[in-house]
Amino acid sequence: MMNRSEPKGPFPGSEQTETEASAAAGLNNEALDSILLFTLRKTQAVIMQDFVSRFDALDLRPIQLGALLLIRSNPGSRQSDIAAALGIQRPNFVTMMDELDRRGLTQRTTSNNDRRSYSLGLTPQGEALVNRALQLLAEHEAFVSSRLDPNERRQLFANLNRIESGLTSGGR
Amino acid sequence: MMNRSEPKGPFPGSEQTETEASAAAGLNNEALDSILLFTLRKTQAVIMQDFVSRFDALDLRPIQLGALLLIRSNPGSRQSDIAAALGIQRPNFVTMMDELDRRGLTQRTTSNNDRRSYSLGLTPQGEALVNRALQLLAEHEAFVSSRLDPNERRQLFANLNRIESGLTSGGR
DNA sequence: TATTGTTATACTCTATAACTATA
DNA sequence: TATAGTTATAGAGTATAACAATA
Repeated sequence: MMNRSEPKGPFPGSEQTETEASAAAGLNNEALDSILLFTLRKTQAVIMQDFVSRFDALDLRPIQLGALLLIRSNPGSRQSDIAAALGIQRPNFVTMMDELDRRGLTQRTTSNNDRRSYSLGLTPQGEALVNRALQLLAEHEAFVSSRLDPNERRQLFANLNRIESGLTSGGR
Repeated sequence: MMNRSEPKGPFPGSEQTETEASAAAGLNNEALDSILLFTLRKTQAVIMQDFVSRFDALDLRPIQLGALLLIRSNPGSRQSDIAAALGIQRPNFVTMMDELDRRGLTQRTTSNNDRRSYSLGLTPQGEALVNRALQLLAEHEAFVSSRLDPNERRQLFANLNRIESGLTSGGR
């Protein structure tokens, strides 16, 4: 098993795999490659690229698909709840819902209990689109993870979730 | 060793740790939590929050610090090279350099070989700022990684780099 | 009083086309 | 012709304040 060297950067864990971008111009990237935020940025960028190119056909951006999936799994939720779960501001989610509504993918029905809020749901067309999206999503996810074995993939999710829950609960 | 359950989501690796955001409103997040892009988004968001609050004192955003670090490690580089290494467009990097210059942190000296391009460098004030920043950065990185042992941290970087280099070289 | 959805708005980030000066 | 830096610009993404309706 090659390609797994010892850490060299200022912080432990920065295997100097020589990132593509850095290798390109032959720049020394140690300082950045040992910082999680920068490494996440780069990884996210390439994943995003694959996502966007795959979902171009369905005219769905990541956050839109995220909303549709959340609404599907949580029918009857309020806009505030979905927005919070997506990590976006309520005002910005309104605009998004306007468009999903306009495209006939979602429904806002006024709640019976609390007439201030909506009960969100997918229309049949929304369901149909999500079903097509799930196929694409599986392909995307498989492609993105193709260099990881199942165990490595599990490790990756576990480590990311550990960081996230640590910083969220802990505050600072 | 608790808190490490078996995968339940549609894709392997999605340990249902019940993310903070999802747990908040009690939403079912399986569909999103098993997608790397969404998990990366959330993790990056909390890390970014910590970064921004720490570097507020130095008035440095992540990308600005990234530029300063790259220039320091690669003095004499051209703007195009640094921009490419940062993963941002050349026009946008110009604006950034304008501000770093204005703040007296960087220098653009016209190259001798090729009079179209600049040789970038840090001013003494830039060096001083970066030195202070490195201290903060170490604290940030330690805090962010505090829930990971050195080996888990190494795994995390290795897995992220594997994905990135896989998608970059492979194309699609 | 507090909350839901909304409007307006502003600021950052990102991407592209087109110019200039050099090569 | 091609490249480095630049300008202008447009589109996303993100954040906040303030309002109406409802609780």
